[in-house]
Amino acid sequence: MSRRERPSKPALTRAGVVATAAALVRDEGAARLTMRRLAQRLDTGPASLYVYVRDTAELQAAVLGEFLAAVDLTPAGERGPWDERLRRVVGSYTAVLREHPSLARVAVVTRPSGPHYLALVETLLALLAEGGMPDDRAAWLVDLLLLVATASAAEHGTRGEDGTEGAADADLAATLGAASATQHPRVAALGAALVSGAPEDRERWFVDLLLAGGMGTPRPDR
Amino acid sequence: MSRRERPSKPALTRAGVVATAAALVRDEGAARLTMRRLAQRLDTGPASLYVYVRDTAELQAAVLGEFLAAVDLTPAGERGPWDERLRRVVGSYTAVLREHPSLARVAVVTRPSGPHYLALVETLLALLAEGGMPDDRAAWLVDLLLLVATASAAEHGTRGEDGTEGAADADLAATLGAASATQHPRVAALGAALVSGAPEDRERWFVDLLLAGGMGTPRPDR
DNA sequence: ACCTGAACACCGTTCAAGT
DNA sequence: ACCTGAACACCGTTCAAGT
Repeated sequence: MSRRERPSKPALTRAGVVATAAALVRDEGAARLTMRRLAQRLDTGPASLYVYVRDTAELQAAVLGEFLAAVDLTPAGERGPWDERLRRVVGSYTAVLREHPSLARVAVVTRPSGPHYLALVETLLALLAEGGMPDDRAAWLVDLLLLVATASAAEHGTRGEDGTEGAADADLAATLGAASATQHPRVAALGAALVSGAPEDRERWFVDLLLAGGMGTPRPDR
Repeated sequence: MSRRERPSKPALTRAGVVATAAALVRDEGAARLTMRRLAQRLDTGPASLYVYVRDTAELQAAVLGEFLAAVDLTPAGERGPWDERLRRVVGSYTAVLREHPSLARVAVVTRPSGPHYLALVETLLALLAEGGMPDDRAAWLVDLLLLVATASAAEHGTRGEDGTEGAADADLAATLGAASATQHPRVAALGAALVSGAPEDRERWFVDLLLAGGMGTPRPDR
């Protein structure tokens, strides 16, 4: 009864393009999200995609926005102290980015678009308000929280996903090892401490510090 | 007397390759730093570069390391309170990255290599020690300071340099504008505040906050 | 031993031409 | 009006072959 038995080319829509792009990232990693490969998945030519997205950057932002749907905005069902809930929301955000390191790298430069990003910001603002933080300061602090979470995920995500494994880690270790005790005594002494700790512990400490500092640091007047 | 009048192909060395790469970035921006374009400048084929650098990532890290020479590690000639000097060093670092936004984006993912990076870390560690911060905490705080400075420069550097001007800004404004007062009341109310402030003010507040928080947030035991 | 020409396997984006 | 084939102008990296 349908017009075709196997409609091999369902009509393209922006939503469909973005959804397929997200699937591509899920299957093969963000490094493989290219216009040409996406077009291939959609059984068309790359030129056709430009009807739905402006360029690659906009496409990446849209996919990023899609992935943010997985962030848990109501951990522990809204119970518990506000700061603990905030830590969990931020933790959920970084967990999502950590699963897709190449996307985290995109997120550092390109802000995600779409309703999920808005909902995340809204949730963080509400939690800070609950903690009694003045609005203008909360705005900047949310920015800083997301900046740190994103950059941290991007940095630690350099290993894995693609074949780049621990190359960057080895380089850093070599750089630190090159620190002579006479020229750079503190780096030499702290070499291990600089890279020590599980990423999760480090990130939790970062957030603790941001909250503690945020509570005590008013915005400059004018 | 020399073997040739105009030795059009001086022998390649790693140092020479990196120096030419740095010049290329200075002249045309980091986006134009490609193996092929660099090879062209050196009057050779791209394959030859692989004798001196492992891959593009390593080349970028080396150039980044070179640029760090411009960071002022002894502002105000070592006078004044430690925290004010630290703020200036971090400010000098971000100023360098802000001049080359595409490099800042590289720095988020790839840690710079070379002696200048080591000297920067050493200086920051020394300043924090002067401020009485325990060593292990100082190590993590330096990491966080550089993370924030780098990511912040990378983010604000999305405009300019290449033709990408305010496209990202416009997108963000559109996203914030889409926040309905009923669904996302806080985002709607704070829309302006979220993006307000000169990057420099914002960054200074970030550093203030990091120092304040760092002083009061011990590392987790274990 | 050291270097590299040429090839392989890709890219993003545009635009004239088709339906 | 909507869509796209084909072209333009690029990429990183490898490796067989040359000196």
